[in-house]
Amino acid sequence: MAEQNARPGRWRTGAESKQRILDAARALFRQHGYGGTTVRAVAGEAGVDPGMVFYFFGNKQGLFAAAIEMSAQAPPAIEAVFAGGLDGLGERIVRALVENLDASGRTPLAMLTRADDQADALLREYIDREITGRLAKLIATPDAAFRAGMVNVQLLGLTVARYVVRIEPIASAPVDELVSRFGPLVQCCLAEGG
Amino acid sequence: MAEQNARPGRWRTGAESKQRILDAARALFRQHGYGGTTVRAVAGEAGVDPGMVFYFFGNKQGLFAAAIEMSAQAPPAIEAVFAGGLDGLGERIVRALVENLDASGRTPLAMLTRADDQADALLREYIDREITGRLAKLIATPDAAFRAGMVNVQLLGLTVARYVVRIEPIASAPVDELVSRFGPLVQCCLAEGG
DNA sequence: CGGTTTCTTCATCACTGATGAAGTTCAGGC
DNA sequence: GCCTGAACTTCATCAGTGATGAAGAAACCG
Repeated sequence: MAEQNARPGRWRTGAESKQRILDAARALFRQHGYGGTTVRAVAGEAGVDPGMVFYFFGNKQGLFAAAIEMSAQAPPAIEAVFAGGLDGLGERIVRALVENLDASGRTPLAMLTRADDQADALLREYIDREITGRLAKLIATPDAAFRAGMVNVQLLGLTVARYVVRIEPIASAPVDELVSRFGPLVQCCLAEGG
Repeated sequence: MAEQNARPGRWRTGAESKQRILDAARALFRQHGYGGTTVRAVAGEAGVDPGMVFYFFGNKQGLFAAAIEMSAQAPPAIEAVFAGGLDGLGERIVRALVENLDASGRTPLAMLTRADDQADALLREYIDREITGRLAKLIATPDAAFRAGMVNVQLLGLTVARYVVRIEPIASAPVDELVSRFGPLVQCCLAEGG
């Protein structure tokens, strides 16, 4: 018999296992959502004992929170969108959102709307920090906060309709059509009317 | 000792138990969402054996679907909103949505965005039947379907932002402000620009 | 009355998230 | 070079979950 190779001990550096778990978690959460993903499945995919997931992340929530940590790749793209100033910002926001989400399947943003109360806090904080804050600075009117909120409604609605509930014809519309339709709408939230 | 009153048998008419279960389910689903509500909790709240829930509704999904059966009180209100014609329809839709949802806490519509893939199908079907269909009839332009989709995005975004993720200042804005802000936006989806 | 349907309970299943003990390896101090 | 404590890994185990199926008790029908 071959030696029993499933015995406890220190095999890899912790960071490596942690990374494997995170990768597996991201893939499974994206594919099956929060409720449809089991810690055991994540562990299996990562080639790791389920207990280890809890050792590193405490509980399923912690794993989820770590898996969707967005601060990594989002900021540069967001920065670029807002750098161009208020002119044509609506189109740029919509294009950035849709292209980014199209490219990565069901992304964190879409996944979050599927989680639970605690995940809401994360999403709320994220939106506040990355979107509302920057928008409020660009809009000069006294109702800047409300206008920023309206933009968030557009973005949230678009995301949920296209990626979560998949309402037609929004779900299968080409990017350009969404941009040309919703861009002006967002722009309108930013400046005109109201 | 009192006689053992927890023995099997036919005690109430089935309809009564079914109703108790449905009431309990609605309350708990609304309060804790889909994942946070257990069949056992529903059964306990209804004073009923967990097995009975499955006897009547097959599985948790079936219970959920039955609990959010919307066809009951929604149609009359919806009918009234659309009866007034295209003029000022935006404001009427927004007002109806927000007032209805404010009155009933987290309603089915808000709960649905928290469920899972199968619940998506219900929501999609509901929106298609109750909203998109009627809208498409009122809008005369060839892009009626897309415009209806845009309205759905508004409604969905508003619902998620105010009731699910609770983004400020949308979450605590008074009804009238939402109506005066989003009404024209919806109206714009219906007719102008694009 | 007997037989059937309808409602109800219970025992039980596989599986889930989670905990804690014990074992194994490694890095640093002596 | 060994020792020690920390980091990492496995395992046994727990309560609770959704779900199934058998069997019992009332109600209904003939």
